Amino acid sequence: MTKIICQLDGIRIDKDYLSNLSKELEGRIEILKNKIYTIAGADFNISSPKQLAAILFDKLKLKPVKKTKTGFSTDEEVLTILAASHELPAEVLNFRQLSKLKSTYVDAILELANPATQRIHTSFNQTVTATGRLSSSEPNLQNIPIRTELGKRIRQAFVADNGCLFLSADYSQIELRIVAHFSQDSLLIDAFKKDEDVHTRTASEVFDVQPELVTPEMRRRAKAINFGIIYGMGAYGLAAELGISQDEARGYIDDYFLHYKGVKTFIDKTISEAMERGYVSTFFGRRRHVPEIRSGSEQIRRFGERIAINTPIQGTAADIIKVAMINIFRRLKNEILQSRMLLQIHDELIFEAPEKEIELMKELVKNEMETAAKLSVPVKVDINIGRNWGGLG
DNA sequence: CCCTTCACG
DNA sequence: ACGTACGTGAAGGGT
Repeated sequence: MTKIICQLDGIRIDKDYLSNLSKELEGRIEILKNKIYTIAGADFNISSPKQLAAILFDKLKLKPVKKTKTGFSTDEEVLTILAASHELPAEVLNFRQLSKLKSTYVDAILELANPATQRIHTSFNQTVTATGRLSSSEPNLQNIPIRTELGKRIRQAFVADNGCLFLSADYSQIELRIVAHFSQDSLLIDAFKKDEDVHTRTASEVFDVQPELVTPEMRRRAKAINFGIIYGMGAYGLAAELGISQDEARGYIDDYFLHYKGVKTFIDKTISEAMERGYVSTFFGRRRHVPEIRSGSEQIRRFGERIAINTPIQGTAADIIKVAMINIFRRLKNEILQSRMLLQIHDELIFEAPEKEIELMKELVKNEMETAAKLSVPVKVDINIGRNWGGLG
């Protein structure tokens, strides 16, 4: 098996920086542990959901929120709810965040770095996912933290080689653009042709206000609705995501489809085609069989319907970025450039480029990614430059 | 080896 | 009445 080229290149990390971060986290975790033991009035393994549940629901008599297969759940949603009635859950959440990031990212990445080169060589797996995406393992570099401050500090440990900069190129709203293409929905196509903020546009339609009067909260809800479309949402899922009643969520979904009629037709057509043919297809014709959609069990059938909706969207995005990667790789080789393709994170590519190639690469990468597939709406790519992965904005 | 939890797109 | 948003990988606990 030929190794993927970017695996051979690897990505450089700053070992001293990560070691210091590891020590800092070790100290903070130790302090949190003692604080938790004091509040709980007992020592226990905080990392054990079973022992944590015993403390929360037996010893402290807090009210369970939901069950898992094996007992009462202590996941983030549950602890956030419980935090309103006791001081322990919030500290457990803090503990969880620090220990997760330390063990899964900081320490694991230090161990996997090549001692001579300080570079990390992930595997990009091409035959794992059902939708055609790549996956990444040992270590997974497609789920490096970004959403919290600490997460951003971990990203900063990934650094460009001497004389080089990182160039990241990410598709803007690629999956919703694919929905616009498949559905030919006039509102969605209009929004992308005018390069509007698509979540603000959805808020404006669903909540019936001028785009200028869309509040951050309205936009947040519209964004959840747009994601829900891609996932084949139901009212229950949207309600859970937004913390609203199922009736209210149902109202949002109905309003959405009242405005985006083309999207509604697209979803219905996709499902009925999947039932007739037994498979769904991406823009390029790649298929995923969906036997679940003919199941006698309603639950499994619904699952099949969501697969039927999501796969052409997610799969087409995966196809498009792969085409772009192939074309970019060929050009790097043919034009004898020193820039290297290091990472693919589903809708984003990261390159290591000598400083003198940066301007050329901006154009080359943006152009190849935006023209990898001709959709009926523009395909837009944003470029960012930085010395480390955390500083790419 | 399964379960739970949680990191990302 | 029921369970319910798509796709992944990894760590730690517990059997």
